[in-house]
Amino acid sequence: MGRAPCCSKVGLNRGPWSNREDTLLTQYIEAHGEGQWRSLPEKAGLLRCGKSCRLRWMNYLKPDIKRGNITSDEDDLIIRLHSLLGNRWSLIAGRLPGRTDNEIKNYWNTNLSKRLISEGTDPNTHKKLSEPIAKENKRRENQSCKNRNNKKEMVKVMMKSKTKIGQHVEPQKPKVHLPKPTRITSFLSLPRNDSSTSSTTVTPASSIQDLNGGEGGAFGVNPWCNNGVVLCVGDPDQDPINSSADGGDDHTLENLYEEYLQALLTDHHHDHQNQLELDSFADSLLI
DNA sequence: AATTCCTTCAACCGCCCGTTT
DNA sequence: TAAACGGGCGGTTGAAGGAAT
Repeated sequence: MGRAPCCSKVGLNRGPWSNREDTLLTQYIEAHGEGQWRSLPEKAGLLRCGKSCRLRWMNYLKPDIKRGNITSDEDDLIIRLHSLLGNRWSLIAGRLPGRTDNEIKNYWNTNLSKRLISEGTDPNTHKKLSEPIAKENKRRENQSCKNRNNKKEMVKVMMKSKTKIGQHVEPQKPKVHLPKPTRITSFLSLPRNDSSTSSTTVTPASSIQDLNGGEGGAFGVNPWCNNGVVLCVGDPDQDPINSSADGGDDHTLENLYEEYLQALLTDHHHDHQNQLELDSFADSLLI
């Protein structure tokens, strides 16, 4: 089945938004609310594609959006979430109030991934780079520190080592079963865990949305689950990630994070049977 | 001062999924 | 049941601006 483009794109504006366009869009949404993106441009008097309007609103005009000045706490949280969720930027952004998926994605690509590499960590797997590569990075890093193009050189080193990662480290990558991507809306039907795990607790979608301040920031999957054991319940006080982000009990996050990683590592070393169970668990998150 | 190179990030694109008809 | 619609997501692009030469 084919799918018609979201708009004809003929005679529509593209590229950077003007102040006037921003004003029109903001005024319209303030008056009529979000949604109906396809018909919004015409009603608002904009010569823009509906998707473009949505993107502009979500990533830039929305009143509660924080811009820039990502704190070291947020850095840390992004890295941890990325290690659990991978490139699911919308899910990660959902745990960082006021941050957008686009901003986090850009920030990751331009800053954090490079930083991890410079620290000898593979940004894709979040595991230590193999010895030769780490050494090579270190050597080049030291070299580059000697000249005045420090920053520039470092990035070059990082980019080079990134290639090497793909070539040489990838095969050693342990199989970690992160939940597969799924839509936020499907979260409502997520609670379909294996009945054999009687201790299983399920976080209702509404609770998770509440944890995110009620703003489209729910996990589409619950990253605190492993093998049917849910590490997070629908109690905001128990939310390990938010409690950390808000300067709460960081030890809770640490503990749960460690527990989660430990569970993954343990499963990795288990036999084929456990592997299958893990697979089926991951699949169950999709339905 | 002019040119080249590099980095950043807003915006676009294609695809996917859930809902509606 | 199939088709169409609406919305959302992640990957990619390219213009702008800053740094280096």
